[in-house]
Amino acid sequence: MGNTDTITVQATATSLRIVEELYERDGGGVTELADTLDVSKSAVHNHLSTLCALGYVTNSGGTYELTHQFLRIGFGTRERNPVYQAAQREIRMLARNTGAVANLVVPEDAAAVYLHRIGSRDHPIPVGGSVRLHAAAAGKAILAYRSGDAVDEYVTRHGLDRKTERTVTDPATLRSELRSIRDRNIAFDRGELDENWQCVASPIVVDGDPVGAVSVSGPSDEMQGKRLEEDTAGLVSSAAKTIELELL
Amino acid sequence: MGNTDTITVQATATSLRIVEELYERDGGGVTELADTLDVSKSAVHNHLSTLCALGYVTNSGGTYELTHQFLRIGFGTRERNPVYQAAQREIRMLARNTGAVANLVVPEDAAAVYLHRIGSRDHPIPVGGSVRLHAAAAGKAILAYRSGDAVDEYVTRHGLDRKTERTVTDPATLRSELRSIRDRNIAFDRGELDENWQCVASPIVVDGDPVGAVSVSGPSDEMQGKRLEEDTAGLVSSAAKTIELELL
DNA sequence: AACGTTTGTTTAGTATCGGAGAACACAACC
DNA sequence: GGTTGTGTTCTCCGATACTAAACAAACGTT
Repeated sequence: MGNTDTITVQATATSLRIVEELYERDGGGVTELADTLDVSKSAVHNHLSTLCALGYVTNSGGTYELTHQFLRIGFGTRERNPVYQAAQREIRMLARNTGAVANLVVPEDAAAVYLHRIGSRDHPIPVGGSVRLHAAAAGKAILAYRSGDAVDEYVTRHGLDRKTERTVTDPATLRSELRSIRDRNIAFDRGELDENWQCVASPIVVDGDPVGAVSVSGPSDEMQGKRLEEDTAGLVSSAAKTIELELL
Repeated sequence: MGNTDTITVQATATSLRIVEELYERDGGGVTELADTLDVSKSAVHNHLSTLCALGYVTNSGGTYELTHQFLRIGFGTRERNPVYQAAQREIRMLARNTGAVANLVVPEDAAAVYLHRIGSRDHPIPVGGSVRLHAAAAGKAILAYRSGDAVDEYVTRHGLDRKTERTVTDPATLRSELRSIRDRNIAFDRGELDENWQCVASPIVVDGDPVGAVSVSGPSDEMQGKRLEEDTAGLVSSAAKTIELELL
């Protein structure tokens, strides 16, 4: 279908830029926002008033803050996701058995979204956040089960942007890595997303379609060698398998 | 400050109406949305394209769906909330010790938002959702520690809308109930929000300011008599106290 | 306590941009 | 191969969402 990603409604773009900025700095005032966003003060005021009236922003004496509407919508959409429903228990078990951080990741266009996490520590990507598919173990696990054409399109359309020294940026090496991921049902990430963060992931495939991935991650010094390669990998892979069965 | 709750930027209102509608029906098409929202097809298309370009909506072959951006923002704002940070552990303990549903509630304008929940069952209000303060135990607990003037303003500005037969809708009875809540540090809700749902709540007061409330709730047939009045009430109240100490 | 400074709010007025409606493209389905 | 039902594009006009400047109100400072 045609190019549908054009910003035609500028006002909406401005409103959401304001929302993003309010999120970044955890609330703020009119002039403050007007300056950083390069919009007139009155414009910002109009948008904030509208967002207040709609219940997405609240105004405690001059400073504006985001309300928890986003939590409501975010939680609701996650709750309805069958993959999330099926994976919840397994993620918890996985975190317990490995003693590390266990994640559930689902694809969204060209990105991998971290839908759920147990054992949260300072993970490079927060819950709800996303990374390009090729730059994380979970993403590569998903990519590995897409068709060759889909991978090609992914590469040409979005490119392979670099996150660290180790990020896979060459299409050929990506393709060969995806092949070996498919063989073992396991994907690794040794500092490809964040220098000192390692990760093991296994895809959740339903009807030949990769609908998500399970991953376990930790700081580089804690996740190494045999523990990473064998023990954890086995647990991750069997967790993914269990979730697949639940989804049939 | 002046009346800041006016919708001046209509385009934003339309965009967010589309978002809400997409949320309600869990995705949808252009004509579908245009019909129910009474906006022209091209307008809906423009808004959807814009929302796609901004990453809040995704377009899988005709049907549009919300992305997990809302989860990101919702989770992030919650994570930054000091009350949430302080309460997390206590809520978990409370759910474990009572065997019922434990909630953390924070005030947002005239509403009580359910920020966190452990032991989720079919609670009338989802996480992230909100109720008017006077219509829930947690809300009343918060209201009880606001100044008399603030309560008066609450009543005159927003009124006391009825949820069930038992909802407090008379200002005088509300005031007297708030007084007795303040005496015991405990608020009850016997079907005032939902016919067959009971609740006990205790406020979290920091520097004389009610910044939230802890509540335990359950179906009417499970939460009754002595168990509700004494055992649970004691646990709820001490959990709130512990959180208060953590927040100092 | 009066001043200056900094904030949020309001007000006009015009250029712009968002919206209606119809035409187009494309698929699925008899 | 029509015939629906989609989503998408086009064009034009009027409402609308901006800018700029004045206003109000709350500080902190001298």
